[in-house]
Amino acid sequence: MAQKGIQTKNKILDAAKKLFMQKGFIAVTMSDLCDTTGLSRGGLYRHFSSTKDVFIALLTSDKDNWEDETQKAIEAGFPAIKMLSYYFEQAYAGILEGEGRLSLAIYEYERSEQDEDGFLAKRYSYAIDMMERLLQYGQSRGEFDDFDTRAEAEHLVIFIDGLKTASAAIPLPPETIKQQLDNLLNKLERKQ
Amino acid sequence: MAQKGIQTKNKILDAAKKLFMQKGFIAVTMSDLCDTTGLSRGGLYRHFSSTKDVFIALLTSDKDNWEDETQKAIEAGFPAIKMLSYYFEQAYAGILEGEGRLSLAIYEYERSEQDEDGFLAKRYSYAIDMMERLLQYGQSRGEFDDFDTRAEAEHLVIFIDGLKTASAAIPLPPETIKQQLDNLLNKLERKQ
Amino acid sequence: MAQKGIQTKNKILDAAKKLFMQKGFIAVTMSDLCDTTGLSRGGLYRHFSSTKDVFIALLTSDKDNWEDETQKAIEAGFPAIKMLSYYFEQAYAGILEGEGRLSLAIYEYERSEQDEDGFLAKRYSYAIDMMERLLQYGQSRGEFDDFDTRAEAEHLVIFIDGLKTASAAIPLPPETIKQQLDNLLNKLERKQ
Amino acid sequence: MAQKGIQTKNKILDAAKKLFMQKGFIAVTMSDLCDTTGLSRGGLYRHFSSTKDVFIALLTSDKDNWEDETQKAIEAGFPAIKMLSYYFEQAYAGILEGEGRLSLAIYEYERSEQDEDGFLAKRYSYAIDMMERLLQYGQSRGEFDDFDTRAEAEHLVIFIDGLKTASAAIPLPPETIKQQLDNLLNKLERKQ
DNA sequence: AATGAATGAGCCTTCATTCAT
DNA sequence: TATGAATGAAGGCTCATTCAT
Repeated sequence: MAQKGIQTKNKILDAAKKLFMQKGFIAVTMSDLCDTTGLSRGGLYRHFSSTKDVFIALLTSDKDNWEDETQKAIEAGFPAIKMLSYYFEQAYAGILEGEGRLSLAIYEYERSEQDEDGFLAKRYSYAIDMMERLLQYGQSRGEFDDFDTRAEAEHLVIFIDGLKTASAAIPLPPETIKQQLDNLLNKLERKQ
Repeated sequence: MAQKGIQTKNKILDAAKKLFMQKGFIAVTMSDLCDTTGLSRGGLYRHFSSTKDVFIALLTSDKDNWEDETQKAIEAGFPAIKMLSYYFEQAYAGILEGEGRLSLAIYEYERSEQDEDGFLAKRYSYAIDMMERLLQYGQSRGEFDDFDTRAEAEHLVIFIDGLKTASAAIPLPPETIKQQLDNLLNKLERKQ
Repeated sequence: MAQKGIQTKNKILDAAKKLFMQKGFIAVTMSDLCDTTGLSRGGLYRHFSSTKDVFIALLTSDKDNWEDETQKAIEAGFPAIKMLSYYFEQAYAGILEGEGRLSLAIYEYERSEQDEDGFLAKRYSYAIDMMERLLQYGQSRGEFDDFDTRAEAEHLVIFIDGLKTASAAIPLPPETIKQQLDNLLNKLERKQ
Repeated sequence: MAQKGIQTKNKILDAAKKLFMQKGFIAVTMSDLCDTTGLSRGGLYRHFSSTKDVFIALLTSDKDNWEDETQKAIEAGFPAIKMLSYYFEQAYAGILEGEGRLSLAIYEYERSEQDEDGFLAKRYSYAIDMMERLLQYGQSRGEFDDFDTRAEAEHLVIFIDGLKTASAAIPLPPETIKQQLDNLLNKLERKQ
């Protein structure tokens, strides 16, 4: 029964996520995973043969499909401002949950495994592309002013990421975070 | 003559900076330092007793005294817009030089040495405080609009840091960076 | 039906022979056997409980019954020179097929399992005894000169084994091997 | 003082030789070397980074310079029969000392590290070449009959190696070995 | 101040082997 | 019979750190 194998794999991934958020990528050892999952070394290795393996599985499984949802919402003619607002709420929640810690782990990962997949680069460009599409859509509906959508998309994505990352190391007060995100939204909305 | 000791120490710090920028904090070993400085184990240990030691010395020596300069410039009645512009130029140069890589090393460091000094938090709060003071000064001189200086200072510092960090992993084109920084400046300037 | 069990057993032995010839005794793992036979751990263990088990089964099954044939041929009054010639042909074929590789595996086996059965010693003494009998038979028929049959038998067996072993590691040209074997035969034949 | 390092290195090589003769190549572990030398893991690794490393160092240091000596003796006009006799005595001593065990270790080594240096092949071809030269020299001096020197050289070298190898696993009585070697010599000498 | 040999802890990885299914 | 998940021991390797010189 492959069922059991899958369960174990998920157990490992769960434990791994916590660990990577706590300690980053490099500092997590196979031993840590054994300890937190209760598996023996051999048992662990049956499923993953390195922390890198686990990490990739984690990132790959961890699809946030904001992109898909946004695309559909655009097609459905949803107000851009609502969608953006939702995006910011999600970002807010993610920040509080410590998503930035995982980002830092990815930075470490990419540094230690050069050449590799460029998870971050992909992530960034996807996010920026999608954000630009959303801003253009908002402009086309007259919800937003007539700014440079590319530059603004870059600004938003980088800033929010900076917020996540900063929060990973510095306990920014939630209100500060909230306020920053609100300001972003306000600046985009058509004045008048 | 302690002279020679100081020279050696500086040689080590130089090598260390490169290494930490290349590999982050955790991945740098005393062996690496031996190799790049040409010192033996014993020789290295005479000066620093761990990579942590070296790292702290590096961060501590590495004072950029923008704060002092700014304080003085304010007292001298210098135009705020010029000072900000200079700050952005410095930031631009720093990003291209890969300063973000060092930031990431600091993130790693703080994560691995919990309890510790909170370099990042201090850095952030210093930077934000100083930036706020500068913005207030600019407002008082009528150079800037009448925005919330605290929030704006936070926004600027976090965004620029995000830009640095992102650039450490993703090859953002210099023009993009330039444009982003220019936009920031423009938004602050009094629109007539 | 034990039929299936026997089939599986033979499948394993076939795979094992290839493996042992390729990698020697020690380097072959139960995993290797799983991989090459397509069996699972459990399936394999049902038939053999260690590589040693498999190896012994292999050696034990692998009876070349030259001894029996020779005995019969002697009783039937066959010319000794023909029999020897046939023996050399077999040896030649064996060398080309890499039989020496299996010999080396046996050396490894015996070394790693001290105490044990002395396959090699038995093999040698059987081979030498049989060879001596054959030489005596040849002498009694006047086909061979009047040499010391024991010493000559030892010489032949050891040399041919040396040839096998050497060929396992060094690509001796087939003609060289052929020539060496031919010379042996010639030296035995009665001159005149 | 590099003196100490060299001492330790030699200590390791000595221990290694015994171990490789006892257990072959594959079965020797770095742990074994630690145990028999009394070094810690780290200490051992300072000098050799794998058993392969040690093994190669051993084989490379272990120059038997029969070749050189023979060459000089030829130039000095020494009787071929004496030189050959000396060679056989050496072989005899080597066999009793268990040199064959080391040969088997080399077989293992070459099998496990494919592609590599071909120690055995080199050894063989050197030995055969030198032996042929010696036989030609003996013929030119009228000490030997007029046989095919190449084939005879091959025969001698392979047989003696076979004897070594066989002795590694089978306790051949010393007299048997002696007799075999004596016979070889006798067959070469000019029958009046 | 500096060298480099040595220690020992800790992580990585591979297997033989067992066991529930 | 056969599967494949899991265990635990063994061996490989790397480092921070110490120390005699």
